[in-house]
Amino acid sequence: MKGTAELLKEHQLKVTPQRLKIVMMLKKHGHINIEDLYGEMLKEFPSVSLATIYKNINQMIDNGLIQEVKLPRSKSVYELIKDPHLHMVCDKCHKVEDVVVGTEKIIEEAEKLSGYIITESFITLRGICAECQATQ
Amino acid sequence: MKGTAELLKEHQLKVTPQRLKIVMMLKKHGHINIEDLYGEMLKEFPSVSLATIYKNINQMIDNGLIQEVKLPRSKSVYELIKDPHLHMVCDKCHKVEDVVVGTEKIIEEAEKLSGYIITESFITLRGICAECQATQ
DNA sequence: CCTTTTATGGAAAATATTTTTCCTTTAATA
DNA sequence: TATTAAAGGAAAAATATTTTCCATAAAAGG
Repeated sequence: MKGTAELLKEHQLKVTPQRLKIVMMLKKHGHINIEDLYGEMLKEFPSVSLATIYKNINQMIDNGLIQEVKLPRSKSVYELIKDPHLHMVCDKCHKVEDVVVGTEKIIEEAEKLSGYIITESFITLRGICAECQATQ
Repeated sequence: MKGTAELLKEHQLKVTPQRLKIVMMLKKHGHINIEDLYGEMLKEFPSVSLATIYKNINQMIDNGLIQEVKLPRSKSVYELIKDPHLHMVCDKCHKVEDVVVGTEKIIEEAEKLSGYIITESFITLRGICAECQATQ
């Protein structure tokens, strides 16, 4: 996995302790919402401000390092930008997972039917994850 | 198209002038955000409150009449619940359109890969609509 | 290294969004 | 109609996000 400081530099973001922590949290959790991110940050930076969280998240989005994932029935989470994938949300344990699925066919069909030129797709699936099915 | 008052009654919602207007707006526009809906409502009900808009939207969601559509880079819109479909958002004119595309294959593949039992899918595609391609 | 430049972090205030409360009015129904 | 339960609106409260301002820290050049 790429160095955290390098990631920031590649995206024209100054390397600061707060930003390093944010990116490390994203790497660790994969998906995290503002509230949880703030909670984690407070552990290491007891005086960190929510404004810092918001400002950094927005800059990281603007600079193409991360993206917001809007989820049905819950708060947005943020993730490092990587290869295209879709999101699975478990209705029981509320975890969010990535799945890499070919989306070419559905996009092709949608382009044909709508006349749009499609540049990006956002796919989220709700359901019950394997673990929660077992713990039923 | 089904009568507006009937739609409300079928979903256990009292028929009020404000609710009729909300549903008529949804029928007319297909997709509308809170701000625009409030603006439209004000034309007919100059003293309508944003609280009324929010309370009604939430009740309509709870009663299965409408659903929220969370969109990338913009505010959520609301729509009457109908057959499954995906959403196309134009990056130029920002309109939102429905497209009915078979999603079985992608869902089946995601279930296989993830082990989830999927109950619902949310698909939004960004791009440029046919009209905006022409007006280029 | 040390200095200069520029951006960042944090506190507080401002703004925006959504929900709740409380009371009057209205819709449903008998 | 009279009764009951729910809805609408005003205002306040709660929540979420952004902005401002200034001291501080990171980057870059000497």
